[in-house]
Amino acid sequence: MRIGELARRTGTPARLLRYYEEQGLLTPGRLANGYRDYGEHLVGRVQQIRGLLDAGLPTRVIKDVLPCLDTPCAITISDAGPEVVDLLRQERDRMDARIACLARNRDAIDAYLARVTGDNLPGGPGR
DNA sequence: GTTCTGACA
DNA sequence: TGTCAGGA
Repeated sequence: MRIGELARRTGTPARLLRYYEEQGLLTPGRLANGYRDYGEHLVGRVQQIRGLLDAGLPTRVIKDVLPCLDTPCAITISDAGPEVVDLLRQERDRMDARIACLARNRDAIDAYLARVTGDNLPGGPGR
């Protein structure tokens, strides 16, 4: 499929799909006319990339964490060398810090909401 | 109309 | 990331 379809199916702007390729996160083939040609399995990979990006990992780390270049893997870090393992521990710690930060802000917002509206229900469905 | 590369905010 | 240019 061409970039437009992948963009639609992943909800990712074509601009970003080209950027991911530039960063070595995706390696689509090329059509005779020069257009990028994305395989079906890349739909999942793009979602995988967006998820890691959303978790705060930089593209250079994601590149190391996604050795599975063209397989429909979920998050298989099978052949993670000691180098990558160390990188992942570091990212895991950053995530913990981020989660704690988000939790504090969420609680602050809950407190504010409870004061101004009095109708929110902390600890309700979803938590 | 769709995509491409490069560049700038 | 968004957006524009100038082509194919």
